[in-house]
Amino acid sequence: MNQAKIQEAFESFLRERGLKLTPQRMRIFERVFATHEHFSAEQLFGWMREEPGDKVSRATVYRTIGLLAEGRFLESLDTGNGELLYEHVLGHRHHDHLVCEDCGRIEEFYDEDIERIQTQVAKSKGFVLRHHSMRLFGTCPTCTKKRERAAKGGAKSSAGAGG
Amino acid sequence: MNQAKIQEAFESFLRERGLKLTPQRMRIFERVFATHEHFSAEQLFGWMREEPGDKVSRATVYRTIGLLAEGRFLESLDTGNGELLYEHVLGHRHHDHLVCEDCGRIEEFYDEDIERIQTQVAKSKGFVLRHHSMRLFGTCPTCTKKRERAAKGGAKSSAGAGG
DNA sequence: GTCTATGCAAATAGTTTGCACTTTT
DNA sequence: AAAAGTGCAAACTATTTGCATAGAC
Repeated sequence: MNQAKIQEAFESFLRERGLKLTPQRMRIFERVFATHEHFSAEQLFGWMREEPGDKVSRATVYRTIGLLAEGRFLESLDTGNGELLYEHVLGHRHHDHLVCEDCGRIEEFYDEDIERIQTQVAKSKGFVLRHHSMRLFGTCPTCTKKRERAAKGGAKSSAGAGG
Repeated sequence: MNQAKIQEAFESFLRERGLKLTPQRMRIFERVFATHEHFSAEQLFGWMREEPGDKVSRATVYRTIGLLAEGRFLESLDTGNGELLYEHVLGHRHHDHLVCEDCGRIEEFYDEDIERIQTQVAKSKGFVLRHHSMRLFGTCPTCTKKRERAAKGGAKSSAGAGG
């Protein structure tokens, strides 16, 4: 699905609900779909200030994010730090996240077996499963190497190797 | 593991770190382990005000929760609403959560296969897995029935069946 | 007696809201 | 012209922090 198609979907969404197609909404929408990263509301607001285009206030950023989430154009994921991160949905297959606790790097993954078992588990408890949020926390390859090096290097000197 | 044993564990934890065994900490600790529900910091603070015992301030509630989480006596789970919920850990095997989006009911579950696959997935990405958070969202049996009843009852009127 | 914990209230971070004005439809 | 959207700043919610005093060790 390309940018144009996605944009149409957004426009339909707005029309269906009697909402207006403002430059701010379009700009936010485009920016969100131009990113393949996870971002926070504050980050998105930062882009709006720094990058050229119509002015967009913080309030509008938040309001539009809410709108996009409602329309399932955006999905939110909890960092657990009181800040929500978002990522766009269309053109993205459902996936879950693997988070490095050392550097914050986020990898996406999808596992059919887990998805299937989740549905079974829900059913076994009598629940109708609608969606889920799964995050695995650990240490990424790069940081694992760093840790190993630190453990070796730091072993003989008393000063920490950290920075 | 009973209350006395758990309390000892907490006391050891404090001693090891040179922390003091205050009435506030004991009261909070006891209260946390007396609950088998998930609770928020604000809720816990509410209990401290309402129930008899030494006075505990909001700040101390937050500070102690932080301490308990650090010592892995408490585990936090994100509601995604900017509020963290907690639950005590000792005497609880690790588990994940199934949340009813209609009534807020939370069920716990544990699935060995999912746990195993999660480790595999992390490994396949080169990550060392340390812990995870998984929540399944859906509709519980009671609310599913309610929805079905509502759908039938509302079927002949022009109003939508909602959803 | 020392060093940490507590309580308070002010500070912070992220997000939401009321209101006057602007824009889309 | 009507209805909705925007920007601004103040309000709110959850949580953290500085500081003087109280309490555990």
